[in-house]
Amino acid sequence: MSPDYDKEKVEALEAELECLQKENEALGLMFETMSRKYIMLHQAYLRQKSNKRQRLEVPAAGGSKASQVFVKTDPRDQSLIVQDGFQWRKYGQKVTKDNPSPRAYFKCFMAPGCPVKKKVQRCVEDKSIIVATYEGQHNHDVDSTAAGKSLSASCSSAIFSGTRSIPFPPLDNPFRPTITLDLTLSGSDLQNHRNLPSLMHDYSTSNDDGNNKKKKIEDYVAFLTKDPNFTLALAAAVARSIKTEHPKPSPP
DNA sequence: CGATTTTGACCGGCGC
DNA sequence: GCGCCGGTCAAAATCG
Repeated sequence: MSPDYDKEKVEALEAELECLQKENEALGLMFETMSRKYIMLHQAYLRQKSNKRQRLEVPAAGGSKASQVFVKTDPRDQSLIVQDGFQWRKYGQKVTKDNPSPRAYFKCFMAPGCPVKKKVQRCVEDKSIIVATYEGQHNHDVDSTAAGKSLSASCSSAIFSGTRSIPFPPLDNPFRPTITLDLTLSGSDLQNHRNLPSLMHDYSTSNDDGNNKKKKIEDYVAFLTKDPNFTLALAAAVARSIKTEHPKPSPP
């Protein structure tokens, strides 16, 4: 072990450390932005829920359920396409009063008679976020190849499911939707992602006001993990990825 | 030329 | 009862 070798090694490690710190800082900022957006959307959702149509909260016979999925997209992309593994046919578009962005109406036509509909509209607060509202239950299985493609080819990522109730019970239900719970944030390199707690620890200790930020992040994580809908969506996403890795052979 | 999307018209529910 | 608004229909337009 020569001193030169050690020095070189130390320099390399320092460079790597600096690189990681910058990366952590950027990811931390993105995480904070995302958490703000989530809180904003959650509050808007709660406001709407409490202000409008309270009588509709009485569940219909058979339980008509709706779930919302928030999808982060490229703001330049004006299309209202949410790749979720199902085939949808657009049957209408409307501009609603509370949102200048048009709302598109889709029906599932993967199977004849499938009653599922979805409404897709850009978030009024952040036009890079698409809100997809699903209604009904599919009477057929999801097209796993399309779902797989949608995960790899789409530049969008569903950041969370703001569900009042998820119409497709996760894991054991073959009719569940492809709710992609992607907390990695669009545009970031998958290879660069370490596990979140250590990432947050590095980030929080590398800043002067680290304690404050750390507390914010911990609060947010606690908030998310307490939300049963988040847990359900997370479980669905994990199940989805397992299914994609080990696809069951399709019948001839 | 068939499939799909667009878009204006129509319908029904809800609040005033 | 009337008007507003969201959701759906269906003819026209567009696409492959």
